[in-house]
Amino acid sequence: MIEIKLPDNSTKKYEPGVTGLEIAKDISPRLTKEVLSVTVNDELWDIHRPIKDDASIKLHKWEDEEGKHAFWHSSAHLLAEAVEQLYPGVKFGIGPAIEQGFYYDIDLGDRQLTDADFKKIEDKMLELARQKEEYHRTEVPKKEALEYYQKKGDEYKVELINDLEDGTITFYKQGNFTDLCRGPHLPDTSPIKAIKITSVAGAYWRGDENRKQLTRLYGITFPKKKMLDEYLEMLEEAKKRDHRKLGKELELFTFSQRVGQGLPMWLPKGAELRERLENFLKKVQRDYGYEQVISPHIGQKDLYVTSGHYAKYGQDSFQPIHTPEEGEEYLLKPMNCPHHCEMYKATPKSYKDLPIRLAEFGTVYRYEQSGELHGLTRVRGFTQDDAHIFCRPDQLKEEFIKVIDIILYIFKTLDFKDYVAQVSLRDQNDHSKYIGSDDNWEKAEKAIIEAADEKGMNYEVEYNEAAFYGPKLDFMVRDAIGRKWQLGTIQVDYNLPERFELEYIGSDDNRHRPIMIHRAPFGSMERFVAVLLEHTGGKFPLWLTPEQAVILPISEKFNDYAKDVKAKLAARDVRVSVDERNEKIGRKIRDNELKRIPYLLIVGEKEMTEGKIALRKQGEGDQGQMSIDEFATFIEQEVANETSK
RNA sequence: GCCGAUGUAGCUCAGUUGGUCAGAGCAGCUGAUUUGUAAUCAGCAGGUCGUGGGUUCGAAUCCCUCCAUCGGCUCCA
Repeated sequence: MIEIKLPDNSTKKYEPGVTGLEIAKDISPRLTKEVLSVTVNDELWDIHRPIKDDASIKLHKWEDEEGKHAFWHSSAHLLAEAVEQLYPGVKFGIGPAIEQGFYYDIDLGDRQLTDADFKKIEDKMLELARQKEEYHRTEVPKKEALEYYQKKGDEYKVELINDLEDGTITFYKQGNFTDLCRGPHLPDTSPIKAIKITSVAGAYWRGDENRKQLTRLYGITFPKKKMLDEYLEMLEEAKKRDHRKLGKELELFTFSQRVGQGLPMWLPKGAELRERLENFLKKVQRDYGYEQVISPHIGQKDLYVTSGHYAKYGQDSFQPIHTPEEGEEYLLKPMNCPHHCEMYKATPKSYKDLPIRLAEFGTVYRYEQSGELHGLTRVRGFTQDDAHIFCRPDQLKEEFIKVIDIILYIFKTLDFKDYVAQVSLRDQNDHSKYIGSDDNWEKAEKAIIEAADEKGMNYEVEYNEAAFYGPKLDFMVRDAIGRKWQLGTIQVDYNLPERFELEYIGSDDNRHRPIMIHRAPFGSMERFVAVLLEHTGGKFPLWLTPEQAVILPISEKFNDYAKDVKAKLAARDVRVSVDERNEKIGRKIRDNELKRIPYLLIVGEKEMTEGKIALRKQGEGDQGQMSIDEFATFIEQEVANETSK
């Protein structure tokens, strides 16, 4: 007998070879129906794979990531089987489960797949799923695995197997389709009841743009048809929160083909909103000892040769601006750090002067690839809420932690709860992508990890994601459909101070090199506003929203009173306007509700004689009457609450 | 940049196999109405159907180029 330990720490005894499914059966009929995968001693297993020794296990249902993972991974295999049947001779890359569904990378030869083929594939998958094909797991020696795929002529799988170690290779087979796979999978295809192929895209083999582009088919499946419908509806709902749509509706920003792609223009309401965000951060930064600076939008090419940016990005950036003078070249600034380094050098520095924190809302221009542009989240001209902190080694950790504090304060004020902190380190295997000595990199990486640990933060570590001059701590926030965008970023840099020969005189009267922290809590104004829009659905907090209230006169007879109210509220800094249109009150309410105005102030006969307003809160209807002063005070308090979280 | 899709009035969309097919609603303008908590009525005006070529007696509709946008890939200082 073997001993199986369950998550609640209870144990049960079974014959060796018992499966997760059998254990589920032992627990409850409901669990038997719902279990999809099982964790056995920290490894994710098939529920029909025999457990031979003592183990602690955890059974996973659809509600668990691990359960969905097995479901979608099995679906990926089903997709491959269907595609192979429909288009014999295709070759397969990889086909994993992802956060929402799965994909499979396929080399279709000369064939092209379009949306029109999706239905055919879905139908074939459903047909195969109904046949209740079982997923069989087998362990295969490397030699045999290689022979199988060499014979089949699938060079992608051969390449994958060559990178694997003998003894770890497993195959899964369902129906006539065999795949190299670690698993786990469902016992059979029958639970897959609803199937949607969502999109087709090109994807480079192994993520390398110098290698062949395969066809990637994305799909999602569910155990119930209703769940698929709900998923599709959820996507439709998310589209309503798309910042590109809201930005247009709320007249915040616009793009023009004539101006150029990726070059957003902020309309009056958007500009006002952005200014308010900037002032908010400026105030925080003043409290933290930052000083605002301003630098020009271009710089001599030599500036970027010095910084190393030219060597790294010169060919792929906006090309130098030439002047009438022979040989003179300027670059649109793609970042602010070189300018700030030169500002640091403007005067000699003592150790007593440090840290120096130079902040600037700096507009930069980067030639992003055309296919990468995306609303306000990825643009070619944008404004960073940038600052560079020049400090001594003994100040580094404290300064770094203070930047974390600023970012967390901003996220808290704006209700960003669902963020992920990510420590981005350099790719150990490819030093060519970075500048600076190993020694400097190690110091910088250590500093970030220590600071994050000291703050007790949860963070993920990504290798290969560092900036070319230093490692980073990034704060990622999701958009409406779940894509992660990097907002706040903090970077430790030992390298630019060396390249720019920055110095300070220490207490020992010797010259020392400061360390530089690059940081941008919002990341960029554009991306931050985009994500904020998607989070709030356009219902901005009162302190930020362009219009806090609109006064709605019952009829034109009360327009003059409405203007009085407006003047009184404006005198107390309430952002308010009057809807003077010759429309019925119901119409004015509807239109202004749709514009997401937080408060509507209705004024008619009663209000005019009593010097009051009738308050209506967005989405919540009539709130009764209030005097004008009471309302102004009410707004002041609301704003104070929002900004003092 | 690469793969796939899309592109008709300010916005949302109709336009069957190429032949009065250039339309609707909303927004806008004009007039009437003077209104009490999510759409008052009437009239008017709006588009070289993304761009430039081509096929055809005839193109919004078919083909090609380019541009832009959308979903991915790569990239992201």
